[in-house]
Amino acid sequence: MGKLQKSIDKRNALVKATIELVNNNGFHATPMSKIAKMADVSPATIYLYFENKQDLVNQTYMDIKAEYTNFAFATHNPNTPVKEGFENIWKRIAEFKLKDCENAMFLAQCDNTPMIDESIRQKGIKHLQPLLDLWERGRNEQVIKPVSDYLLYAYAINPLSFLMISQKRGALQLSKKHIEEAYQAAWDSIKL
Amino acid sequence: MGKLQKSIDKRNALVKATIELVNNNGFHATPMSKIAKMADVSPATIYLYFENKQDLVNQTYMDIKAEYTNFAFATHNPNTPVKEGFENIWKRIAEFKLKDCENAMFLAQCDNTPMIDESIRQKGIKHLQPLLDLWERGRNEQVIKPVSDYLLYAYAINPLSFLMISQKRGALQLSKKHIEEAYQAAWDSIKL
Amino acid sequence: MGKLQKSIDKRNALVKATIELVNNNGFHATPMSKIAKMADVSPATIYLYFENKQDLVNQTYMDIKAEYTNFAFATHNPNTPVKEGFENIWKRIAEFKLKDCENAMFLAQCDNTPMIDESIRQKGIKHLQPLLDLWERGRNEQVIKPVSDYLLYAYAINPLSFLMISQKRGALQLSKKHIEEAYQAAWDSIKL
Amino acid sequence: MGKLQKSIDKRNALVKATIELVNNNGFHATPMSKIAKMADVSPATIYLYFENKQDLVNQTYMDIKAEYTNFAFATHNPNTPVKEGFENIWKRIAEFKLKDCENAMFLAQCDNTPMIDESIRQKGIKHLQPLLDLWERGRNEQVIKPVSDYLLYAYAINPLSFLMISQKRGALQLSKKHIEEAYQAAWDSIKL
DNA sequence: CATGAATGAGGATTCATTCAT
DNA sequence: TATGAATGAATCCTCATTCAT
Repeated sequence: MGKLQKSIDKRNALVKATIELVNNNGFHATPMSKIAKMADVSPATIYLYFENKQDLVNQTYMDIKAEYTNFAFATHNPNTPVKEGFENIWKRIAEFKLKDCENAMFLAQCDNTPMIDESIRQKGIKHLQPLLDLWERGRNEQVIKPVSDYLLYAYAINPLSFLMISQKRGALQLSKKHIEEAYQAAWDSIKL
Repeated sequence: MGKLQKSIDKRNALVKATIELVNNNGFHATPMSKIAKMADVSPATIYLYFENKQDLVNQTYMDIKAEYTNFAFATHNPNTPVKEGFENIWKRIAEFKLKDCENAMFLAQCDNTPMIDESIRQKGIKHLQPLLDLWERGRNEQVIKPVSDYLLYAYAINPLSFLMISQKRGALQLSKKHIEEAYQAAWDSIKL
Repeated sequence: MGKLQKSIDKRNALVKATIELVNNNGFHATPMSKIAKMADVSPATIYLYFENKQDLVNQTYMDIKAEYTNFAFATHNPNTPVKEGFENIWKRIAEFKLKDCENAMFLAQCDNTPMIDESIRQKGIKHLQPLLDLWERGRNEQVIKPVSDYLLYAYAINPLSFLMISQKRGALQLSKKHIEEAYQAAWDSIKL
Repeated sequence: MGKLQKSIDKRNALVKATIELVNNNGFHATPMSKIAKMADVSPATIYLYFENKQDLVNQTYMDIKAEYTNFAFATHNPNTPVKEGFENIWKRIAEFKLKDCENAMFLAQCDNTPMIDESIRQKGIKHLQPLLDLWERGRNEQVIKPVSDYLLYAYAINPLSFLMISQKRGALQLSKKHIEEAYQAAWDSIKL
């Protein structure tokens, strides 16, 4: 099919470079020139693929967020029992966060700083719908505590970010056993 | 009376301005000039109180961290039963994070970005010792799960940051009842 | 034609502006912004050609030093008799210093202040080798006093800098006759 | 006689600090605050003794220039024969420049840069009158070449500055023998 | 006379973005 | 499409000088 107008490879290289550099230095301490250099393109080329720096980060965020939720729900079956469904999703998320650490770090940084546009963050939340649906079912079936999604997320999912960051900083090394313990804590905190 | 000494008021105003501006814009998007303006001093004056921008943020972090843990453990009695002791500390922390929201936001941003020097962060961790001691006791008494401090922190304490940020963003409003639910989730996740 | 390469013209304009401004105001009283303005480029452009201000001055020094010694030794023949060889070199140097006054002023300022890096100055000294070789031969042939190169330089060459500066300051106007007198003094001071 | 309004000690300490710092860093790289610190006074105190930075350096220059010429001519007798008189003055100057190196360095820096006001420099020249008188006599008695004072100074006196700076930079160590050689070169260059 | 605090003006440098090719 | 050069606008920080005490 001839030559693609724009090279998806270059776009990917730029997104990848952005993740790595922002992870290590933060958004504002990451110059476009460095991103370009790491992606092996000219600074001017970035503007062929992205409107500006903010757009580059926004898109990077959305890319990863999609990848994250895709992975999380890839094996999810809306018909399985709540507990089983939750364990499956939780472990997929854990796998993503701990194995695909760079990406997860980036999301964590985005979610805890005024780095990306609020509207973009809102969009990202929608991807979680399958999990919210599961919880709704769980509450109805009186398997899960009758509390808000925020609370469930705060206790069941968010702690993984903390563990992931701690591991990245070398504070601890998460073994299979730790993951199992973490899952237990997650489930204990939300189960009825 | 007072004008021959470096004014603690000015230092405090600078720290306060730093917190507010960094919360809203992030470290690198917060110019020294704006901090100065908000604190109602000349930019040059900042350098009488702090070595440079990094030092300003480091010191701000340590200030708040100390305030945070002081508040958290102010009413702590090392001899109370583990469950009671934990509930007390947890609720103090919750009170701090939700009432003293600006400060808590700042800490969250520091803890999730490469914003402050790692050595400073390390120092900040030490302040948590009373909580770690309590957990150690809880594990010995088989009241708390025999898992690492990181795991306990991730599930018992860290979710509060998520809830606090969500509230700050207007996503939810935490009532007394929510706090109680959150406490229950926290305790459920770590209790044996 | 040419706009895809860093322009040697711009570099030269920057070097030239540096010389003029530093001559008149000294290193630290010469802002980069003024250099840029005089060279008709943006301040940021300087940093495409030079690492920083110090590098700009260092390179300017080396440029001129090379030009200076190239000119001085351009007509030098290592086989001519010592006296004749010296007279030739001396007069070339005199010509350079008095006609190419701006450059010579710059060198003088560099050599009498802590303005350029010592390592750069050291490099500059090496260019004088042909003159030192001549003197070595002169000493061997007992035409020149058996004293150190420093002494010979101090008396035979350096006075030209003083005369050049004095002329630049308008204290005197050096005619052909003065040059001849100066040459005589130079030779008298070092000949055996 | 009671308390002097201003302490001459403080003024001297300031002048001394100025010399040392300007020698090592240059005029513009020497902040008033550092001068104050080295002189062990407050920055504000400098302004009790000097109008501003320029005035401080100007006065420092004049102080040293006076000290220099006082020393040079202290043992000078206008009636001694020219050659003897010159040797005496030359050796006093050499002694000053090589032993009182800091001061001489400062003068050299002033004389080769746009550091001090031209009017001040002019004043400093007048102090050399006894030497100029001696040369005038020497020319009349046909002991000294019939050339301008500038030329005589350039060859007879100025080389000492070069040697002094070279020694300060560690390039050479001037022994008694070197001084004698230098004197000989100086005399050879100007004698008839 | 002496000071430490305070500051406005200025300087080196960086960087997101544009433009000519 | 792709680029390297170019830049104006910012940003951190310094410093001569002043001022209240």
